[in-house]
Amino acid sequence: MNYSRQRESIKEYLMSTKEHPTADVIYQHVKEAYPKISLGTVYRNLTLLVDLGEVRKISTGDGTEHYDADTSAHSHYYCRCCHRVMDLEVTPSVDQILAASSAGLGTIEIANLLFTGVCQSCLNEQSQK
Amino acid sequence: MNYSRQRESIKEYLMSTKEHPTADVIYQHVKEAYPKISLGTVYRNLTLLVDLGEVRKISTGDGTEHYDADTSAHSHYYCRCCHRVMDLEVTPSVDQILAASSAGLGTIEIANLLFTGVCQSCLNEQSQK
DNA sequence: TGTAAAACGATAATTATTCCTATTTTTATA
DNA sequence: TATAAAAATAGGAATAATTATCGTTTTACA
Repeated sequence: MNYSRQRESIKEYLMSTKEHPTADVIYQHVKEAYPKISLGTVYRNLTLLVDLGEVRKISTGDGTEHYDADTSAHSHYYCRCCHRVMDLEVTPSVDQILAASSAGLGTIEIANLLFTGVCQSCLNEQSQK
Repeated sequence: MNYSRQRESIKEYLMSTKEHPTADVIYQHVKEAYPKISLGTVYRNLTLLVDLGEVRKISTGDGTEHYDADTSAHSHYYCRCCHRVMDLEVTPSVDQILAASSAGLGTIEIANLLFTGVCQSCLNEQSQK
């Protein structure tokens, strides 16, 4: 993989913000430094960075993906009203968090824990090759 | 809200499966009983059912939403290889689950806990009206 | 510096989802 | 049961997010 200033700029912007921006928001910002950058380049590099593990993709179900350069273990709170994604300290107990919805965050209507990986049956198929 | 056989059929199918199907998969199935049903009807009813809290929407980031009629507290495991979503017992400790990736599930590369609700600043704005 | 591989910009294409409208179904009630 | 208003539908057009294509530009390195 070769260096690219556009990719560097995307990463830099993502590391500088806590806003969990969408591809389009990232595009608008990076455009200030690279006015000719195309949205396709933003998408291509985001996919790359996610695959490299340098960026996390956050799927809220609001119709567009959010991105986060903070790859440390932490969770998120999504407001279905303003569509913002906020950071949460990782809290040990799911039940505790559910009970603690009065902690000043807002209401908690849905708590969803999603694990992503490669399942046993896919691992088996892959090892057969 | 009025009764509709199409909506009933969608709910029935969702309750009968543990596959966490996408709108299109649901459409293909319900079409067997209602050959003239349209995809728009499936989407409209899924949105309705989610808003009523009778169905959960699961966003995996694979480009399309998954749906689940099991609204009991539970988590999911998503295989980025076969794109299937599997049920997980709710486990009290996130760290425990992370450590337990050898439990026969497969690999766990990402664990993301997402809370959805209405945040404090949106609640404040709403109460001003 | 020259060249091959990688990345880019512009834009077309694709896919998931929502919107629109005339028609049909449902429900309440006479 | 007939009827009329409200709600839902089918079909298709429209939209929005994302991916693919392809000729041009950058990057790496001999």
